[in-house]
Amino acid sequence: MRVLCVEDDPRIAADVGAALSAAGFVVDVSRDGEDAWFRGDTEDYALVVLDLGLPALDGLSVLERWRAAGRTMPVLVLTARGSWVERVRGIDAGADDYLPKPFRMEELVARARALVRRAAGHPAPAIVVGDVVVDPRRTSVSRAGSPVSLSPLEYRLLAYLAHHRGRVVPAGELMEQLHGDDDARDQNALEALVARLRRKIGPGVIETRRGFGYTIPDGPG
Amino acid sequence: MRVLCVEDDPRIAADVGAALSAAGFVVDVSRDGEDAWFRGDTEDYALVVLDLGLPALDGLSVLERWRAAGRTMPVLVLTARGSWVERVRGIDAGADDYLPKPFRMEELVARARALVRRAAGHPAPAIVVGDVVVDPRRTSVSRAGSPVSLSPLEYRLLAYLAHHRGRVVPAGELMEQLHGDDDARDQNALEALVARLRRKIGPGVIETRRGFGYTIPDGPG
DNA sequence: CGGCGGCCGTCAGCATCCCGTCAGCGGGAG
DNA sequence: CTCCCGCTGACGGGATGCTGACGGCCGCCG
Repeated sequence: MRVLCVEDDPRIAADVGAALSAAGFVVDVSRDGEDAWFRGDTEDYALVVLDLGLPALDGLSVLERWRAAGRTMPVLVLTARGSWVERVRGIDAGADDYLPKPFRMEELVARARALVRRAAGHPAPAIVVGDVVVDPRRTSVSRAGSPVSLSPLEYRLLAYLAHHRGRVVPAGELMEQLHGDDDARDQNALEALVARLRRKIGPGVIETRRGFGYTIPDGPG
Repeated sequence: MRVLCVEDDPRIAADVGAALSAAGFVVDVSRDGEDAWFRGDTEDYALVVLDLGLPALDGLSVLERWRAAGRTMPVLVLTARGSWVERVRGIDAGADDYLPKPFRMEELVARARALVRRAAGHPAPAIVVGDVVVDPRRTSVSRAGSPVSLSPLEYRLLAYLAHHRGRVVPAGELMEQLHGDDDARDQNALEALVARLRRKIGPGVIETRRGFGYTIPDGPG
């Protein structure tokens, strides 16, 4: 059972991660909103524990974007005690439960279990772009109904573009996403990767915007 | 009719054991979570009476691990009176009924009988994957009609994959499930285990997704 | 108590595949 | 036309996963 913990404070992140691990969850930790957004979009989590004060991208914005993209995994929001404004905003954004800080780890684990159990039977939806389906839950991709076997890098590239469909993604951003670090490698490596990916999923999906980057067009536009 | 009673308080364990024995059950007693987990995983019980406050491993964690491994025997949870949180957690974790402490032995026996009777009418669903049948209730596996003898680890691996068929399970998650802790051991141990399991159940059941993990494909997809 | 068999972690060798790199080519923009 | 960005086929190093073999550990039985 995988859980994403979004928390920029290293000490709290470590405590929460330890408590959830001890409870039998597999825990991934995100330290900023950008990374959390991408992970929640591309990976399959049974639960997200979300702190609101985040660098790079606000926690509530992350949650809103997930919901706008159709992601339905349960989200447990950590709020400052008494901050009922945040709580209302969280409800509007689609949070499932709240925990005021500071909290006891036992309570966090208990609520996490309850949310996971309640959400059982609500499968995460796949992302559909034209006749291409990216299913993060199964880590599988299919085109026109027939499955396509992708390598890890190819899958991450396609997933990232699919979640940013309609936007032109610069090559540098893609390289950074694919390799996690800011290691500026040879651009041709990305081009070769795109070529191999295109050969597998067929033409008409990933388009090149010369001088800008790559994109998956949104809708019939 | 075998019953597992998981209770660390010797006096309560003796009382419950006596009452259930008088009712015609054969009673095994576990005093800590580790032992209970192992017994519930390897033996076939018609019912488990589970106390939550346990040494070595929390009762609810034990229950969750049983369910994750595909064990479906009815579980009756003993909770502290008024502990509404524990009740919710227990039911969410897959408990079939609960009984607040202190309780009268007649009520325990009545509920135990009801659970066993209800479970008898609903045989545990076997998981069928091609010509391989995994029966969680009997902890048995057969292929093309003939039984296959698996070791405990092999069975748990197969049961977990079958329970999550259709999705790609990362190696780390499998290791965690198999060993209960977060001990990140040598990955080759898992590969060797998969190899031995494949040799027993034949090819075409467990597939490898290089770079992602292992999966049992769901249906024709 | 000692042998024994099953279970499972470890190791080494090998096959396979991923992916970065290179060289050459084509096509759009100025 | 010329330049330059991007595409593609080929290649090879290295990572990933499979397999046979071995040995430690534990329970069982003589």
